[in-house]
Amino acid sequence: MDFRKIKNISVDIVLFGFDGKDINVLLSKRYLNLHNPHYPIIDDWVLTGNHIFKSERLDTAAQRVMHDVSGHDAPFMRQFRTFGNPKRVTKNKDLLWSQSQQIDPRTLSVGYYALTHCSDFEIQDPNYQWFPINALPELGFDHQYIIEMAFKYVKEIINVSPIIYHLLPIKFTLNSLLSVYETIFDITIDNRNFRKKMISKPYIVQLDEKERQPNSKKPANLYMFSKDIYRHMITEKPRIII
Amino acid sequence: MDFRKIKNISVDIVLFGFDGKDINVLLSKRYLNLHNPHYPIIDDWVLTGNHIFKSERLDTAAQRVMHDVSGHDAPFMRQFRTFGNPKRVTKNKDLLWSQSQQIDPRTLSVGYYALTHCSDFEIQDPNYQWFPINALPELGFDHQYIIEMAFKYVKEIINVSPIIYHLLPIKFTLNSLLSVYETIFDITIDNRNFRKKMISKPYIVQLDEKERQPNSKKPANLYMFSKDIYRHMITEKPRIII
DNA sequence: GAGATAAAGAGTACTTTTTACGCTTATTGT
DNA sequence: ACAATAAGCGTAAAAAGTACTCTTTATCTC
Repeated sequence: MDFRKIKNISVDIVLFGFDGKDINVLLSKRYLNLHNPHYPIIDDWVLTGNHIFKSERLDTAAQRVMHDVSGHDAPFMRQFRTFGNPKRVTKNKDLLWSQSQQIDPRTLSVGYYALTHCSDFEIQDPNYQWFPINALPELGFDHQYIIEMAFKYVKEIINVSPIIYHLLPIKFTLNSLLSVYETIFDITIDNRNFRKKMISKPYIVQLDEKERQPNSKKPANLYMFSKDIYRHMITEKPRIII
Repeated sequence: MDFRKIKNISVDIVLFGFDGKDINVLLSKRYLNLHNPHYPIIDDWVLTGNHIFKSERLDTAAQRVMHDVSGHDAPFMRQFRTFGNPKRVTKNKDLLWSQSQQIDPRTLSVGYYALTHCSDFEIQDPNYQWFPINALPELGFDHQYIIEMAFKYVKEIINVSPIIYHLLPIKFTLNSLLSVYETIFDITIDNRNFRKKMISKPYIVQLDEKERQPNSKKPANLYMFSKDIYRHMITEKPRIII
């Protein structure tokens, strides 16, 4: 294994975390102060990411980055788009940063989106932090744009692939699933119809467990998504709608 | 503009062309013969692609490649995935080729899919050729894999975005549209229901022209897809099915 | 333990979309 | 003129989606 970094290729991960209320994005603090501590030159946030090693696969690099953050297994993640605009690193602070890190300012960034439930992805290091997607801080590079693209992409893929479950714990209540849909698409959904629809799906499996909510009244049934059942039943019927 | 090639980044385009019957893929002849003309060392096909220039955008590079092939404007194309497995170039002939072209065997390839109707994309040069997707020749590098991924991707995106029309001429008949669906998804569709459904869509606009088919009986009405109308009416309702 | 509360969860009626299939109309080659 | 072929219309049944009313269940408060 060759651990030298390829200077012009990186992976950046847009990790979306649902906390029961908001969709959040994991960001990493970027701080650089060459001279005077009172006048930091760079003090903003960026996506988690890193340059890849000479003999490393892209997926592996992305997993490595996630592992470095949490120490745990990487969450569900998929490549969604590569950003290679030669002008994506042109702001002064970004150029300065590239220089300080000895990386090529003309870096190709392979973008990954990742999904998790916040409680499943613990962060100790205060240099990493969740931000609600509707209240992002100042971001370095073109990361604001990358996040927007990732979110748009995820919303599209949710309609054709069962990835939304990754935003919830393995065992989840129907209300929480409904809540994810409502949050992501910014809509309201009729609880009763939603239940009927979901319960009718063979791959939404009811468990024998119940969950006591914080402001608990009646505890809710827990369900899980069965990838196996889902796979076995995909008729793969196209929509022919569009 | 800096026209030096970046040695480890390329774009590869999977151009799908519908000819009324098959889905075809455009391939480029790869031929290398160092010594004896009777024993070519490399004689196979690859995707059209090229390394990008130092100050070139990815999309621009992809368009350049298409332009080099046809001399015409590039067809509709979108990035779909980047291939960066360090072992993607390991076969002897591929290594030899990389050497002869002075490119890095550890090249990251940004994959684009592109869609056209074969008649809209004329090829003079016999080094470029259409191959039915079900009858591809021997392919270099990991291009077989890239094509498979591209096709899978396209089939998914067709369900959420109106890209299928790019496989047809601007003016098309409903039968030809039906035919594309049938070919891509390998299904049969009821002609009468399909017509009703399509005609009911505001963005499928009937024209005043008719088309006389080759084995013509009754000439068919021509339609076109209106991007404008489509955009104006997207309610963007999520499915909540999966 | 009675009653209030909040969410789970059934039920019902209506609308829209999809599917299946019979039949008619239009155009051209022979 | 007629056969052949594809375009195109109509109708009915099934399935899926939507809107709302009402009931049940478990827990907290008093």
